[in-house]
Amino acid sequence: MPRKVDRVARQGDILDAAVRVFARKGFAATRIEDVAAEAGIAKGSVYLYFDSRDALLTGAFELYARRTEHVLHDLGDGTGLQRLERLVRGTVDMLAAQPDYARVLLDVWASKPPLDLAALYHEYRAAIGKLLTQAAADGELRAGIDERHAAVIVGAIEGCLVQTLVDPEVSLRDLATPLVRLCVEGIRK
Amino acid sequence: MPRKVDRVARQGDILDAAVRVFARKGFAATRIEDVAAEAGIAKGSVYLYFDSRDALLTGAFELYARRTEHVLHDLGDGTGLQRLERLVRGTVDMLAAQPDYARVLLDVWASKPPLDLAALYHEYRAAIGKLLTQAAADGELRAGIDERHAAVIVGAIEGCLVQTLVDPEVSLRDLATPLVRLCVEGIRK
Amino acid sequence: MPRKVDRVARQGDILDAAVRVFARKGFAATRIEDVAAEAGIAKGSVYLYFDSRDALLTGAFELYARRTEHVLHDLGDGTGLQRLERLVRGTVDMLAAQPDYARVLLDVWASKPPLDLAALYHEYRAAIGKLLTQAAADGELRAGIDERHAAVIVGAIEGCLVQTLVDPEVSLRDLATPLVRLCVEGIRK
Amino acid sequence: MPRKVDRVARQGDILDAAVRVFARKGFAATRIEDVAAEAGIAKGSVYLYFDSRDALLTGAFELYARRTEHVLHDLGDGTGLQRLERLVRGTVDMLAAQPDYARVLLDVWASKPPLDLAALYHEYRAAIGKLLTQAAADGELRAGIDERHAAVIVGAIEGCLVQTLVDPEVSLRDLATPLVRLCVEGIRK
DNA sequence: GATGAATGAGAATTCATTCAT
DNA sequence: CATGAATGAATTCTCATTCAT
Repeated sequence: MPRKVDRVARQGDILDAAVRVFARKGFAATRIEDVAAEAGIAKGSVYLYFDSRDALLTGAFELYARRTEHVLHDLGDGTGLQRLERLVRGTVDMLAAQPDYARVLLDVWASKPPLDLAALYHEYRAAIGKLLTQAAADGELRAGIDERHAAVIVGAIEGCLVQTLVDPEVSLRDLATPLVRLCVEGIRK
Repeated sequence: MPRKVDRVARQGDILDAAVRVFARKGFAATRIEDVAAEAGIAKGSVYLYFDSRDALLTGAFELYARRTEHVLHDLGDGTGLQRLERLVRGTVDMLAAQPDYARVLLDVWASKPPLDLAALYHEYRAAIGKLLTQAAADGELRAGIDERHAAVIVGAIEGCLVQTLVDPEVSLRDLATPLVRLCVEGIRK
Repeated sequence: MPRKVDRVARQGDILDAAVRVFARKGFAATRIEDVAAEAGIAKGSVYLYFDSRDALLTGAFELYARRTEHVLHDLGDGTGLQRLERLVRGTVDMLAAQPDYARVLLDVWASKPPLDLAALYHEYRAAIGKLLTQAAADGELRAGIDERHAAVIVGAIEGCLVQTLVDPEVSLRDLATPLVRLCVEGIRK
Repeated sequence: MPRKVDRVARQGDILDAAVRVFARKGFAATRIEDVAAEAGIAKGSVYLYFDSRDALLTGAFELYARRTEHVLHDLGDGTGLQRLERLVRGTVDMLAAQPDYARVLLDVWASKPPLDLAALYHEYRAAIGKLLTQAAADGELRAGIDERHAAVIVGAIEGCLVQTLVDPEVSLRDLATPLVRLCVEGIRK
């Protein structure tokens, strides 16, 4: 794979540059030229790898989503709640590890169409839903816990992210443990 | 002498129109002319009441914040956890009651304007922090609950909102009870 | 003359206000609203007395021209050069006495059509031409002085005005005597 | 690699086009699009070379000033009055040779931009002042000639220009000789 | 007559996208 | 492949002018 790899690598470079700029000034205020400058290439060259400005945001999100996926799957063994705890903490760690990509989520949420956010979150809720089922089977849950709690847990994670993005006073890593505890104890029998 | 206009009322009308359009197409895709049309006035007239396009977003948020504030204060009597429950449910109800304004939050988060979001959320966390203190005094909390949990609770609320905005499949009202339960049981002794 | 006088007086008031503003910020940067504010009336009221923004500049110039005319005629008795000296000095005094109107000349020169500047200056040159003829008859002039010198003398006056308007370091009153001397000695036999 | 453009040359082309349009319709009535059309480029391309519409006026004036400077310095040998005569005539010739740039002076005078007109005229007066000093040393001047006469001479030149710009009936070249004579004989002993 | 809210034509400016080199 | 000059559609914002009260 000779050319192909180069192409993908270059796309990745540009996307990383774009994400850095997005995180710094927001998508709305980011010009193609800013991204090009950050990537160290010429403005026109961005179009060799991306179809449009919007494609940069889309691409950034997809890259983020891909890097994120493993958190849902590498949960190891244990009870449902143990594995849920790992999922929550793993997600927070992942977000904290790449704050720029996390910041871009705000722009993604505010943006319109071609991003299948619903699918991503659906998948997320489904993964948590499975853990809840397992935990229920393990007899760990109190009564009345259902798939809506999956949405609440996903929400709690994202919401903590919002807090830290909007108020620098709040640190995502600091919130990890309280968040995990709330999610786990909040449903435990 | 031309009719004396109620500036504040007119500003409110325009802001409401703006919020409807923002909710429909997002702030980024909204043109001043769209807002004017929605408000039934001429493009230039918007500028009689707002300095700039950004001022519409800022104004919308501030109006939202003002309408929201009471949720933090009208919590009635009861134990800390009872009052916390009311706060969480009240916030969700308020958000569910004005979904357009809620949608604008996404644009506000993504924007850079001179909006003191940090102050708003700080206030929110402080209000919850006080309830946690009361609950602790009432002996309702398990050990290790501190002000970080206030951030987590605020986050959980906002995060649920994000879920419902990003995925129409999820309904905010449906999440209200699970969210309240998670927040309350997640910290109860 | 009941209404008529009021109307003319009001026009004069507005014109004076306009000239003050023009002198302060230049015609290009002056808004109808600025003039109204300076005159202490409402924006719309300006249109009760003037047809358009341009009409203010036109009106200002015409008022200036009217106030100026007498300088050409009240020259008293004496030789041609004596009367020329009075004309030059009288013009400078008149300009120095109403610096705001003088400043507006710059905008008038730069403006386009409906102002018959050519006629004004033609009249000016004709008046000076007559004095030159008289002076020639009086035997005061050296050979070769003709109507072109009238243009040069008018130019010298206006040019001194430009100097003082463009460079505050130069005072019109200071230039009066040297200017008069140059104009008179420059053509004397 | 796109052709490397000579920025300065291109700026000059645009400036020349701008000056033609300014001379034709005046700065106030000139739109960026007019300039672009005259230069044979697209509206937006003007902004690749100039920051704003005002910058065109500023740039035009500076170009004019640069092209003009040499008149002050290449005066050759001779007595003070001989050299003064050359200066005056040289200036008139220069103005007559580029009537469009001369017309723009009217707009420059009326404008407020960050143009250091005062400095330019100061330099002009200083140059003439030096010639007056020399002429005085050469014993060519009558008593009472000082630096104020330098201002008057500069004024006379500019004023003649105004005459010709404001009244097409008057030709700058026709005024050259009378102007020179007035300036020289007006101060000669 | 006076007012000032409303209008909307018009202009400056920006910037994503294209394409000749 | 890369570049960056050029384009022009799109948008914000201004302000002269109108007119209902």
